[in-house]
Amino acid sequence: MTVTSQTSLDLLRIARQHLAARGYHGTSLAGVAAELGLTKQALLHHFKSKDLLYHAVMGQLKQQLLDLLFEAMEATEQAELQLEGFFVSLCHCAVQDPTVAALLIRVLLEESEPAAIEGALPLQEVLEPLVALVQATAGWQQAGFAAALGLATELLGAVCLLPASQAGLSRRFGPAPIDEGLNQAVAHTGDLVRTRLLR
Amino acid sequence: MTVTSQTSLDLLRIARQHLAARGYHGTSLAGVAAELGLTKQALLHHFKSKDLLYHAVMGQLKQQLLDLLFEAMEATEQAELQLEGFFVSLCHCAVQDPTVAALLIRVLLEESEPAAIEGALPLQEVLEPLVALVQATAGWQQAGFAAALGLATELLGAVCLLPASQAGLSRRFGPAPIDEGLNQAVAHTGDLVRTRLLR
DNA sequence: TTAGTTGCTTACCAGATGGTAAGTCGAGCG
DNA sequence: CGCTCGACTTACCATCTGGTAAGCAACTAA
Repeated sequence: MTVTSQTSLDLLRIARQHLAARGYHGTSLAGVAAELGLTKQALLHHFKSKDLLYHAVMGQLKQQLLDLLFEAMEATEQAELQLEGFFVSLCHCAVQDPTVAALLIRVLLEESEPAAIEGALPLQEVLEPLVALVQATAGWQQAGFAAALGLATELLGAVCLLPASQAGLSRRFGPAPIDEGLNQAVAHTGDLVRTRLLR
Repeated sequence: MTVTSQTSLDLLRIARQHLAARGYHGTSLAGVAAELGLTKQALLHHFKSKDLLYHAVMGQLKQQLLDLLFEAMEATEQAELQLEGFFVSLCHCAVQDPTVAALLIRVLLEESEPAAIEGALPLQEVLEPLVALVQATAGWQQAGFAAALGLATELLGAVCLLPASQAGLSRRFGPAPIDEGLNQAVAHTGDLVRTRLLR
């Protein structure tokens, strides 16, 4: 589903924020629509059901992540540097827009919530090449699929949890240390990836 | 709230599974009770409201994590080794019972969902000593609170995301690689913590 | 025997949720 | 002018939600 109208894009933006902050079950169509001064039925006019809205948000996120991944893969030829570039971009991206990190983590936690549309699970097209890229590095090509998946998940968790928890942690410790921590995270993500790629 | 009766403990166990798998909003009292062949009102008889049930689960998790933390702190005197011990125990624990990891991550993602009862936010009593412990290490005592919080979050994400996503990832890639990955994760968590503690 | 307590049930309710149906309003167009 | 079409609304509905009230059976204690 490709969306063009301005209202649809606005709805998609708000829906994304709600889904990231409160999850699928915590997000109500009326709540999303109300933020733009619209009724729930206006939303259903653009996206035929809650599930389709959810998958539209996930499709947007998938494209965003694939862009980061392919961009990183075009910048260099060495798999290690490609991975480093991807995670650094991801961290940078997640700091600017925490919904990226929150949605990514939430999708992984979700066990069977919204019906898997079109067969494939959300973000599957991101996870697969990412794991493949880990397996393409010198240190991990002998280690097997399971180890590569483990490392990919570990790095995603390490990079995404802080930005995803930004709002919650700010309530716990105040906004200042979180901002500072996020900036530092961007700066040392490269180190993190590099040291974990060595065996 | 301390729970003693067998039914209460059973309800708490199921509620924990549901909360970990589907989150606060995705968990219904009727669904939890039905899994024990009871009605929703039986659950409300033991836990007076959904919020109190939620906080009972969180209290249980808090105690579990504090036990791991204090146990690790008593085993040695060096902060670095204490942290390593804690995260290794946590990983071990999370592999055996994925709800630990899933609830931990979900609590961090939650922005304002269930009313913060008794003033304090859930797991605050775990996060604070954990960050303090990071600040007590040689490499991080000069780095400031924000950096320590960042590292703690990074390690929690790295260690917990894979176990927390166990069920979801099994649907994506089949159960075999996940089991294998979890076992490997337990084995190399010590390495992970050790390398990240160096500066 | 009776009173109280525990652990549950059925009955019920108000509010929110996702979704359907039908209609309004304005812009574009033959 | 009349027509369609997109964007949106009001009206409505079945279902599910958390929560209250009252009652019932079993056990315990005075």
